[in-house]
Amino acid sequence: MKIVNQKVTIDGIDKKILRMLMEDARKPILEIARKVGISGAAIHQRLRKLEKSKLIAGSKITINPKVLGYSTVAFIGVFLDKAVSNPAAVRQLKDIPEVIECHYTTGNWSIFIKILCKDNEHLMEVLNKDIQAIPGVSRTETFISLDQQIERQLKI
Amino acid sequence: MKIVNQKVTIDGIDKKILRMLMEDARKPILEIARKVGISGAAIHQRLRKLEKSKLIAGSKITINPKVLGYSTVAFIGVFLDKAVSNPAAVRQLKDIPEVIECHYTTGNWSIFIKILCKDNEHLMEVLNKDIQAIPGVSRTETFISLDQQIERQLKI
DNA sequence: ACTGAAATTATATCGCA
DNA sequence: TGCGATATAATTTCAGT
Repeated sequence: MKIVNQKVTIDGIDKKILRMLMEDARKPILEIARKVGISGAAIHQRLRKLEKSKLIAGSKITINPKVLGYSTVAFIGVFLDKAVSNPAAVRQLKDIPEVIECHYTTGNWSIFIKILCKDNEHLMEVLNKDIQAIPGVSRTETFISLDQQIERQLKI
Repeated sequence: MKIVNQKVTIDGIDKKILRMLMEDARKPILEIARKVGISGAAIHQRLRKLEKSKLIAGSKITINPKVLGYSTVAFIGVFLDKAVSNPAAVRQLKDIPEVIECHYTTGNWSIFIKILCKDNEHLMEVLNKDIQAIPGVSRTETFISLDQQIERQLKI
């Protein structure tokens, strides 16, 4: 991962623009312009600056997985044998579509992952068939998310 | 949290539309139309259907926190005293801007949170000053993310 | 469900304050 | 940085298949 080390200064107007687009990435520039009280051209200019600085990394629509029957989120701490290279394990994890996050972490686990499944049965299948099948995975510890109460980005 | 129990069927064209917008929420409808080979009006119609079904929950720009000096992500398992109501603790957590996710989970911890800080010093401050100050928090277990290898949404 | 056409809005890029 | 003006492009709606 590249280290970002740019000096970026954002003012109150930038913050307002960012906050609006963090709520709705498709909000028209002109609507933002009306709300913050400068011209569309100026908003456009600032957005280009924010993109160039990489503070704005991109945009995505948010999918509600429950609508497609995916309602089980779980966190899994993965113990890896010392002999196994972590990157090799990560490569295998990338091939499991249910794995939606993967971190190297401090502490007992080598790798910490978040997975999204239809239900508990599906979760068990992924755990037993896919995760445990990865060479070097000795043990896992699973925590099911019963309910997510907070979900947000950096406070701008 | 409301239970979503709608019968939603999406076809290959819907999938293509969704995949494109999951990569770039601002991709013009007409560009999508050209890529999938149907008219802009038809894409528009499908998008309205997908929004109405709540499969598309919204959109956001993605902020790169590192650009603003936030480079430490940590996961924290929180032990709560039995006497304390979890929702009360969550209410307090909502007031800590560094807390970007919060889940009720099975297992040892009552609550599991993800936090975003500038550095380890900042993390320690949030842990000691903010999290530990919440009534009922008896103990925490912290795992720092050394590097995130996977970050994605449901595979459509 | 999709289309093309038309009306309305938005985006992007100027040169200038 | 910001502005207004302008050209290009996108969105949205609708009647018709």
